[in-house]
Amino acid sequence: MQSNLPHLQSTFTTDCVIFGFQEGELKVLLIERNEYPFKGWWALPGFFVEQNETIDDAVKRILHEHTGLRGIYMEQLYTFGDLKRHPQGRIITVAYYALLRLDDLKSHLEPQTDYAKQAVWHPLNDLPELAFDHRHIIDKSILKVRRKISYSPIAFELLPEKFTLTQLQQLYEAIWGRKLDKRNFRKKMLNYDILKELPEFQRGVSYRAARLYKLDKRKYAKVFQNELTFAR
Amino acid sequence: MQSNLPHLQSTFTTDCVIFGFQEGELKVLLIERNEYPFKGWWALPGFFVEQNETIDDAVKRILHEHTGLRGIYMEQLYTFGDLKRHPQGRIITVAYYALLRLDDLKSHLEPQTDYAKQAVWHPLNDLPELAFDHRHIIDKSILKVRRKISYSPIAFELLPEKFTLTQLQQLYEAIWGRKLDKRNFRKKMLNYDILKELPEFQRGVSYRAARLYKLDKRKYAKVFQNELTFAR
DNA sequence: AATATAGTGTGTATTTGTTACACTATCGAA
DNA sequence: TTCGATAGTGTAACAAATACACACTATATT
Repeated sequence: MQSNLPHLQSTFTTDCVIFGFQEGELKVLLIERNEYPFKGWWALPGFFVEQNETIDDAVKRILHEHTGLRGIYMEQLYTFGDLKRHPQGRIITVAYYALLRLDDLKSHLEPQTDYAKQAVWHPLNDLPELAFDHRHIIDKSILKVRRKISYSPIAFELLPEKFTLTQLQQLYEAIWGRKLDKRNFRKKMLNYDILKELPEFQRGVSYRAARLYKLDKRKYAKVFQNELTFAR
Repeated sequence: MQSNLPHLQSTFTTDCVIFGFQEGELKVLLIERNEYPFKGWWALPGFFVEQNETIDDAVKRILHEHTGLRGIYMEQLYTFGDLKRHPQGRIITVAYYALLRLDDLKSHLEPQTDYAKQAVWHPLNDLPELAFDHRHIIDKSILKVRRKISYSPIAFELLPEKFTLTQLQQLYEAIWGRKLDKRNFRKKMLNYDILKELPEFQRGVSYRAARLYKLDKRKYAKVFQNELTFAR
């Protein structure tokens, strides 16, 4: 980290905690910074917000630059404005989190910006030291997601279109950090009546293949509107 | 509203939705603006964040300037950054909400800043037309408060130190906008075991005086930490 | 003094949700 | 065919939330 950096005029950035779910654990997409300050450090994808774009648009742009994807579920998390959070002056950042359907194709992403050397998925439970206050931002975002999946079916944003109940349960277990009872979990989820049972099963597994389900979007929308207490 | 205002460079403000509870209804503190744009309109208390203060400090300062009070409960709500939300250019605002113990002394506040002609409590259910996107900000904050009192005992921030169970119930009813069953409400609240029954009763009422309670801060802290599901 | 009003204060039955818990079925690989 | 691994299923006990009716107290009005 350098010390004699230019002092920037008051301005603001956005940073995004991108969550993915793979191999039964939650992952966060981090970039290796290619610019000072914190060159070579791991950090959240983020950048300055342009004059003529909304914050939401800036986040969408940054998500696209780092994942090549559009239409990702995202939500504003919190705005951080400590005086010392950025060595080049008071830079406020509006943090977002995003939930991404991870499959094998998206495991290795090539950032489309020179600002990042590489983008790598890191297990949430084993993160490297991070630039700025990014560790703090991640901690806050996992708390928010943990609460939000209790009253809103956002968890499905992290799963492939067709999924097994075991995958769904593992996802809740990963987000909440505790084991759930299989029978009770299934009973409750099926009772919400927002899943559609498919006439298909897992393939290529060396054990009894599990049935696949997908979200019933009509009923999902209804549950989502009411924002009822959804799971606990 | 004027049209040829100077174009401001990118900068940001903070606006605060200050809730109070009086006569069984929720109120919001609005100021009458004394400056362009929107001179003479009702608006949320708010101002530019200075270079050398955190956002939290700016909100505390603005709260003090408009209420003369310090130590008010407040929390960040959301950051609004639409391109057209301010006629003088792209100004991002970090919105907060605050919960204030209202008593007769605080019913009439004298703002300590020329920027506001007066500060007046308005019933949430009967608001005037507001400047900027402030109506939108209020709508969003009431949704947040409505959800938050379900898992956190923030409601007590709006009550005097000693209160009756009926006052507490009226507050929940005002925030949720629906009637609750008296017996069930009392049973549930007392079961949380965070209230201390006082050997005192209401005075000066023309009906049977109700018992006064206050928060048991030790137990309150415990409940608050766990952020359990608190009421529904 | 009688009456109306408004708020306090208590108990019980019903429904709903939560938890605890163990075995059989199926598939692929060896 | 056997083994290892995971899928899939039901019931009972308990806790929590809800619905519901009536008696008591204090004051104001007539």
